[in-house]
Amino acid sequence: MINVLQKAEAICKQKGGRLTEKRQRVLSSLLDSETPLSAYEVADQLNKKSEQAIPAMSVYRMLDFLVSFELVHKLSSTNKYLACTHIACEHSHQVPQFLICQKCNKVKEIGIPLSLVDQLRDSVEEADYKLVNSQLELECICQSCA
Amino acid sequence: MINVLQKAEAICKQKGGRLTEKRQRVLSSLLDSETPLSAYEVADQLNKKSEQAIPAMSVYRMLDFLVSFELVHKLSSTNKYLACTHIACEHSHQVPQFLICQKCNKVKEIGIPLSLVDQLRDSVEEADYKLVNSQLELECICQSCA
DNA sequence: GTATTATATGATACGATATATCATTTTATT
DNA sequence: AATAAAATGATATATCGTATCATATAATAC
Repeated sequence: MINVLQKAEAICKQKGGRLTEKRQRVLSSLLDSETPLSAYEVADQLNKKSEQAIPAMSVYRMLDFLVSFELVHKLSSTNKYLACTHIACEHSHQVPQFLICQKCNKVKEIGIPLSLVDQLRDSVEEADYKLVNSQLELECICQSCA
Repeated sequence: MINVLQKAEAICKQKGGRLTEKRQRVLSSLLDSETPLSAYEVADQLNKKSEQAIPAMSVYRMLDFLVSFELVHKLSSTNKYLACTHIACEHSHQVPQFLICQKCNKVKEIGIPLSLVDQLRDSVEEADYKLVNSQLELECICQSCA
């Protein structure tokens, strides 16, 4: 886990941003969580441990920062946030897809085959639209809930 | 348009529901709209014409009803509602996919090829999840905005 | 090191969104 | 007409999210 945070800090530095202590705490709280959290839930988490409370409005900004540096993903279907599972990976990141368990809310981040994305793009273009984001959020049931 | 409402009423009756006058007005307001509307926006629409105001909380329930009878779809990414474009069609309905223009918010409802859905399902199962809903909401740009 | 600037965070207010609950009205059934 | 079921209205409340201004912290220049 420490490695992840170190890698995260390196990524920030490289892209010209700063992983401050509070941003780090927000990220950690997501890394610790089994399920995606809303901004307010992150705030509650942090205020529970309460080394020092962080107001929810600040959490929003910190989450925005983390998203813009691709350390955190935002699920638009649920408006919740989850840490990228590939922070410590070396390979370049493709657009993630998310499998969201409807029962336990656990989320698995996968990369679907590129050919599938291409087919999707084709299908969209047949309808005279242009795909601008291939992040998919799929309603699923995980194995342990099934 | 009148045909659509008549067909909608028939669908309700067949499934054991009632398309009341107010539910019909909610549906009409979505049919008239170029873009998906939130519950509050529907309420505003109706209260503007104001034959008789309908409180937003009631609109929520009417939308829920219309969704459960598949006359209306809910976009979970934006929490907005749009009338099903296939109400008056005869063919049995498959799960819809939505192309959402990020600029003008217009939405096109399409059916992507079944083979693609199957591949998606396979990909999900490789990750030990089970796909329970293949409704996709894709961020796009429409032709006139491109 | 201090002053200046830029960035990050705190605090407050507000509006939009959504659910729950109970009261009232309307419709269906007998 | 009486009763039960369904639909709608009304209210309160919780949640979510943005905007704005003030304050604090870090980076930079001098």
